[in-house]
Amino acid sequence: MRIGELAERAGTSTRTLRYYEERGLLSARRNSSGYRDYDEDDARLVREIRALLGIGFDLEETRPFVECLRAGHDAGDECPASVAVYRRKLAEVDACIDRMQGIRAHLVAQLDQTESAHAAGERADRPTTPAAFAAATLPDPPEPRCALTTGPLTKESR
Amino acid sequence: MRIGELAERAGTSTRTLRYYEERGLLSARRNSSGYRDYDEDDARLVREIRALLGIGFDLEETRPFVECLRAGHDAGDECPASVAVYRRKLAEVDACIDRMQGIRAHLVAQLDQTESAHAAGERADRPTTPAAFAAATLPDPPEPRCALTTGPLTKESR
DNA sequence: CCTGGCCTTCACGTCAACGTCAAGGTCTAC
DNA sequence: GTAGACCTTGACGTTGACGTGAAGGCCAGG
Repeated sequence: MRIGELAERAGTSTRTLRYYEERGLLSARRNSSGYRDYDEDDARLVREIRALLGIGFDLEETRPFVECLRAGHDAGDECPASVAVYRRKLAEVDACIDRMQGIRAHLVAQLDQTESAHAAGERADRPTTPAAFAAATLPDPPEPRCALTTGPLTKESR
Repeated sequence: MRIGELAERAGTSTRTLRYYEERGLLSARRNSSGYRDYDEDDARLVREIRALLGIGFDLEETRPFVECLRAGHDAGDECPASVAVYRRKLAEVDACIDRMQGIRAHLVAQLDQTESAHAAGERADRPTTPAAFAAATLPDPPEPRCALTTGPLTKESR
């Protein structure tokens, strides 16, 4: 199949597939007229990449999975390198959840405060400014902090 | 005080402060030689911005807080616009936590699976590929998804 | 033969929140 | 008077994962 069909079937764009090739994650035979030619294995590979991106992996992190599949394994996570990435990601996600929950608590506290200020006569105690509170309550989480942004956009989700 | 001192006291850089001014979040008198001149209120303002960025707000979202402070309020979140941002952020954070927990569960499941495959004779059932699993378990969370990346770096944290 | 729809390779644009020069003015200390 | 530490504006660089043209080749249908 040609690049357009693969893109459509993977719910992405041709540009994206060329980009993956550029990054060494995907490769393609060429037909007589120089067009890229893909097969079902390539489709699986792209779906794997997209799925991993979708749960917050970055492109480089999908590489072990891709190589695992290309090495002939049935699943991209059958190789130790992939499992290692899983573990790293799990730690990251746990850290992120902790951080989010801290922030959530902070937001709720601030909202409670302004709310009770309105309920009472505009003069509930304001023990801390939001800035001071944030600084005190969230003491600079370590290095990587959170990530996991908008994820890959499928062709339909635009 | 001049820009360097304010930057140091806010744990950030002069470039950052000029950037905030460029974005209309900060303003400065000028002394006789054209240098920016800040006072304590400006320092508070910058600390507020930094604190909010630190908990995942983007710059635009800090604007209501800044304007609230500049309007003479004791705290940046005393104004309805700020509270609205709090509420939006809380919803975002909640959505993000949900998503993270879904991803966490997915990762744990995958890890359990490869682990038990190793424990048994390399042939535990593999009901789904990771890609298929991800697609099925995480059915395309709505629009904004997660964010809340590395947050602002204080001058010391580098 | 021509139109339209694929495909090809460059190569620059995007977004946020700044970092990092560069070229030059100002002020303080010695 | 000059070194050094500050300040000024301007403008380009960074990062990831692509988007968006431009200029042109290939091929099927009418």
